[in-house]
Amino acid sequence: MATTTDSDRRGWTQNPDAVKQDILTVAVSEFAANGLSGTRVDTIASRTRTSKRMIYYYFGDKLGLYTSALEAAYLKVREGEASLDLDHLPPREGLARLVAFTFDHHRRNPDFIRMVMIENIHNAEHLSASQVIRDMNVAAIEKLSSICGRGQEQGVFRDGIDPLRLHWQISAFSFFNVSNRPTFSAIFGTELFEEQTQSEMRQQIVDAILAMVSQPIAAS
Amino acid sequence: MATTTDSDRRGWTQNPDAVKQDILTVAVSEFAANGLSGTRVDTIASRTRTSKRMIYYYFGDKLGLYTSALEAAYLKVREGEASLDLDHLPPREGLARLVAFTFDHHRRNPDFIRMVMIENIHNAEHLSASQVIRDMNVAAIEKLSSICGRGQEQGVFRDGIDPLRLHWQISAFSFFNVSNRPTFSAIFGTELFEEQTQSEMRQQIVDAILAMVSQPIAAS
DNA sequence: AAACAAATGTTCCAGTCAGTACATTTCTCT
DNA sequence: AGAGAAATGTACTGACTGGAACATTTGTTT
Repeated sequence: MATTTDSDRRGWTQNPDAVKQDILTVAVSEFAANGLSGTRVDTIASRTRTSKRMIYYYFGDKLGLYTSALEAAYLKVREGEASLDLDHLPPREGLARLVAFTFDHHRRNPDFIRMVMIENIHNAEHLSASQVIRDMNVAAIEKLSSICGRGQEQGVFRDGIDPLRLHWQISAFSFFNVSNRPTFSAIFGTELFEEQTQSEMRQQIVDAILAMVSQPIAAS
Repeated sequence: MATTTDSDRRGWTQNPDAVKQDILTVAVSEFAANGLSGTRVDTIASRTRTSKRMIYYYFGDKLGLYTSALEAAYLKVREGEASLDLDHLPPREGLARLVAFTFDHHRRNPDFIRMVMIENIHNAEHLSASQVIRDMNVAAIEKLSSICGRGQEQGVFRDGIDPLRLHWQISAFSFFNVSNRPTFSAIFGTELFEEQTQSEMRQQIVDAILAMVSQPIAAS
């Protein structure tokens, strides 16, 4: 009964969800690697256990697939963030933990970063169409807001911190570190991206962010 | 003698350099807008005062044109930076000026930013091939090195500052601010990018960078 | 002025690729 | 069991697009 010569084609079993997931996984990887117009539907299909036919069956057209891939990439990353529970930590440590985590998490998810880069090249027009993604992100900021609130209550953070700006700053470092690594290495060499250096930079960034939210030292 | 009906075609005057420049300007704009594979050579040609024929004549193929466009984009931006003379300022002010300038300069040159984003998507493989670009950038860091050196001599900066890391940090803020604006606005709205807010953020970044290079306050 | 080189105009093609047509198989419901 | 729906296989096409072929004009040099 297991005499399938080469591919398990005859008398196959259907599994629509697995097929969709298979396509999506490959799609994220391909779109992240080659961009929207650089990606070939045929290439995606060939890396799949299914066929081009099914891509069009489930996702309509290339853009539909791209949009779904974008959502899948966001979903995966935001899920990873959800595991982080900071409410039991004092504000400064919580924030430090969050920044360090974000830095590492971005490094671990280069495909996500690349999808966002590509979306930015396209002026976020596909992302704008996705309510799902907006919701996820707004939720992501609430974690930060909560820390800020507690920090201000306890007087360890200065007043007037805007969680959105803080998020922007944390993202700037963490994102740029991955997104611009190729050009940066090409120009200045790879030292900045060696494990040891990255680790130091992460600490530097944590410190910088903490300094920004701290009560200002009396000006000199 | 000026009876050209519609286009000045008959008895035209040659001007190779102008033609090349014309093509390059359009090419930067198109590649920045659409990426490498998203850009159509025919579209570039149509926006030019010349023809597709000349693109291939001068630049060989699409990749050759892209590489030249990339160099042109870098050249233009680095030229803009060259106008900045900071040697007559005390280190802290010089650095503050440099950071603020970089922030603004990136905002003024979105096409350059987009070209770099695109290069990063392509893992900087075309940039790596261009010695010209490497040279320009290494030169750009020397300005920063000089400020750091003076600051450390005078004791207003802490020891062990790495100009490259500093450059990385300044770039991270300034670059991200432009590169990720579309997705950021799409998700969180446009408040961060209004003139007033941008101005405040620039100041915040200047302060953050200055804090990073300053003599550490005795730890609490 | 003639001969050669540089620059440009016009037209077409061959490969690529998103998307479709048509046929078949598996699943579900009664 | 059988009928309708869902899922999948196979082969094809029409438009797009990078690039080339071929012809002509302008500039330069002696």
